[in-house]
Amino acid sequence: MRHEVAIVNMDAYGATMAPIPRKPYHHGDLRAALLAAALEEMGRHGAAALSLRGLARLVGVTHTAAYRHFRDRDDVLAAIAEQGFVQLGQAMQTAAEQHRPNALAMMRASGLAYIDFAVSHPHPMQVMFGDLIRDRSKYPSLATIARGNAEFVTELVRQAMQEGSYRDADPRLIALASWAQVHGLAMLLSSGMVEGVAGAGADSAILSAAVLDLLRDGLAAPHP
Amino acid sequence: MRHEVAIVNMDAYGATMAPIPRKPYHHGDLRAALLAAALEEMGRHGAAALSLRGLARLVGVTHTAAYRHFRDRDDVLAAIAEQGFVQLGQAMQTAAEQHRPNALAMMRASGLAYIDFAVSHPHPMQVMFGDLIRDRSKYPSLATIARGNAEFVTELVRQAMQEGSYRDADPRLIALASWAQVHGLAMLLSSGMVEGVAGAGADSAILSAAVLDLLRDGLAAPHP
DNA sequence: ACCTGAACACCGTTCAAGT
DNA sequence: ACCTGAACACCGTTCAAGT
Repeated sequence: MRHEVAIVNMDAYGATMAPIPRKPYHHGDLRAALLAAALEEMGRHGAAALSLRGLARLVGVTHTAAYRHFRDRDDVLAAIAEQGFVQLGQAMQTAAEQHRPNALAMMRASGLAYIDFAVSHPHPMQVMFGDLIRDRSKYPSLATIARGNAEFVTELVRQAMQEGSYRDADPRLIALASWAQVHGLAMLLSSGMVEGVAGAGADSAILSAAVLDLLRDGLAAPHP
Repeated sequence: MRHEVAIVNMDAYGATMAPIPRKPYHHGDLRAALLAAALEEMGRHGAAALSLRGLARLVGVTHTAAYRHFRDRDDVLAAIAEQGFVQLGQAMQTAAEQHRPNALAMMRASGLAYIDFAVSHPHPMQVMFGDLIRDRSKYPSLATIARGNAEFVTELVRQAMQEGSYRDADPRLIALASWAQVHGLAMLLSSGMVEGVAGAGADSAILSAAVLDLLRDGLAAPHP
């Protein structure tokens, strides 16, 4: 009898249909609800203040329910970081696509997208690049996705070099310099450091464009 | 003897911070001991895992003794950040001095010092630039010292422009681009991101020098 | 002035038990 | 499979009390 139920479910929601809701007990998708609550809580009290019990309370389940979906607190931080790296990569690639096949413009657009993502998702950025996850080696997928993003940039650099837009150098070095430039500005802007130092009159988008131009053209005076 | 300690503390923490102990009861200088223990603990378990009770245990006092020296947990994080910004500024200025009056060389040396500080003090950097301090506006001295460091760089940029080493642009913009470049590379190196992405063969000092050269000269191909 | 112990309201995590 | 309540060892913070 219980087998019949299983078979009926297979018939009704087979491979062609949307994923089966797995017959939730109290919650439609507790895992997703917890992650959404985590993003909301981070926005309010900062990434470091995240508490599993607080999330459960917010979502309306007992404080132990989360352990069905996450091994521990680090596991939800890792999930947030992973989501962040994926979204960051998508933002960069989507922005780059718009300028294909001009590799130089693609580099610039993906850099601006990186900064824009950081400014609009400061807390995920802290989880992705900060010290919050106690043992990052337990989450090799984070390094894998980050490496994928870096390879995307390196490939763009190679294309820009073939285009004749970039000087002749190790593409990995140019990619690292670009990453560092964009990452540094992104973190300084998204953590409010630039305003703290320069006053509140700064528009991130304008500053970012100007800074990227400077890296492309160099700080040095054009020789006479 | 204890007055010497007090004077050092005044330098580092200024008048706005918690009162300075003059006559220790059990401990020579509990405040300094707690801060030292904090640096040690961060090195072991990460900055986010810092606990006041743990520090007290490490130093050998009751878990409430720390409240004589710090208003709360944020207060010790702010003290660590403040110390960090001061030391970072000193490292940059000391390195720059060695190359006076060549402003271009001074810029380069202070950038390398920034990266070197970050790589050898990753956890203070997280406290200084990360999300750990819940309400940074309660510690305006942090922004003040950071602004001082930024002004030092901007002044160097002005000198380099007068020297003819830098292109004609807003010195604050060139300073921001330099800061972002150096800060981004520093954070990526000090958090292990570069190795996670590029493999473990990277020497920070060599990479840093190459990246700073790229910013100075530009990524673009020299026009023919 | 500085330190202590008890007390309170929180946490993360584990476990046996319920549906 | 998913959720619950009790239990344990931690925290940050406050307070009255000791020297």
